[in-house]
Amino acid sequence: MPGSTNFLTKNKSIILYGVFLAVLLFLLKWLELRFLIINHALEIYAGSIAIIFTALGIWLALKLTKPKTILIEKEVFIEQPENFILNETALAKLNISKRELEVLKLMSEGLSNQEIAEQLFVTLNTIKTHNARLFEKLEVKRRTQAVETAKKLNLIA
Amino acid sequence: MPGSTNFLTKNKSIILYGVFLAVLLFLLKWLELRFLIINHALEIYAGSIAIIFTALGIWLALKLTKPKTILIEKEVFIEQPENFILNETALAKLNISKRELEVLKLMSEGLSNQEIAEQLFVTLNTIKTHNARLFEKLEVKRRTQAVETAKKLNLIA
DNA sequence: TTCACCTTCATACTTTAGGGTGATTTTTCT
DNA sequence: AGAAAAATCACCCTAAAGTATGAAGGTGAA
Repeated sequence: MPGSTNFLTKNKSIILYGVFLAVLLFLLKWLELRFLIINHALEIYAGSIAIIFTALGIWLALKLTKPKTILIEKEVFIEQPENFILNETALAKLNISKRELEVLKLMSEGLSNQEIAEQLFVTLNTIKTHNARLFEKLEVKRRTQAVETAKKLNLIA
Repeated sequence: MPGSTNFLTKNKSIILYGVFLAVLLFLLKWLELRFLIINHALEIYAGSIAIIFTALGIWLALKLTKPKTILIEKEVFIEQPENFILNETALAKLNISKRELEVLKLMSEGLSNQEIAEQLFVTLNTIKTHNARLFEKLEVKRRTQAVETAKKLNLIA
């Protein structure tokens, strides 16, 4: 569907270009006759042609590159989920330590406290302590809320 | 930082354009002298100018519109967090019912099973049953994983 | 109407999560 | 060096989450 629309648009541009060229031919012929009588004004003639066709070239290029611009928008859309900038301001304001953030990250990946403990080479009790601090700082009651809040605050991806 | 780079690029284009124009002036002067001797070839002279300056216009427009493309990327970026389209294909493929999706949604908002039960006017046991089905269908073990997976599959926002 | 599926609920049991408190060891900053 | 903050761990207890199984009413399609 978008391909055929594109094709039509291109054809329209070409048709327009053709019509424009026809009009220009008459204009140039008229200019040629005019300036053949006043034979010294050849530079003005050449300059006119240069300006007109520069403008035409710009117009043409802009017309033809517009569909390309739309395509680029789509590409950016695909690249969307790749970027994450940690909100260090919020991190500092909430007094969340590096270790706590680590725990938070693993928590957001769906790991259990036991799994987090194993991954960080500490005991289950340690993770529980970190959790308690995190919930307090984030002002939440459950890990699911902690993850939700942390994502909204850009503390985790 | 990107602004200054942009400015430099623009300046380079303008400088290049200036140099190009100077070269063209000599070329045109030469062409003019040539075709003044063979006085009938004026159309060829005009045509040459037209072609050259059309090409110049196209080149110019392409050079100058490149920074515009970057601006468009930024615009798309801003519009990013506003849209969510439910992935009904995945929903159908996993056989997740409307009610289960409701539970999943509330679960993702950090609500406890008891809170979900109250919100949906059913008992805690019902929610537990829904959860069990959900975990099975999503092939996960915990609610945090369920939420993570569901977000990746665009089942919830 | 029968069959499959959804939704609802229950009971019993296990596991995980979370709260409260206290303590020790590192790090870090002054 | 000494205070403050961070990280570590333990114990006990409660709450919430999750598992397993069974059951019953409702709906829609074959």
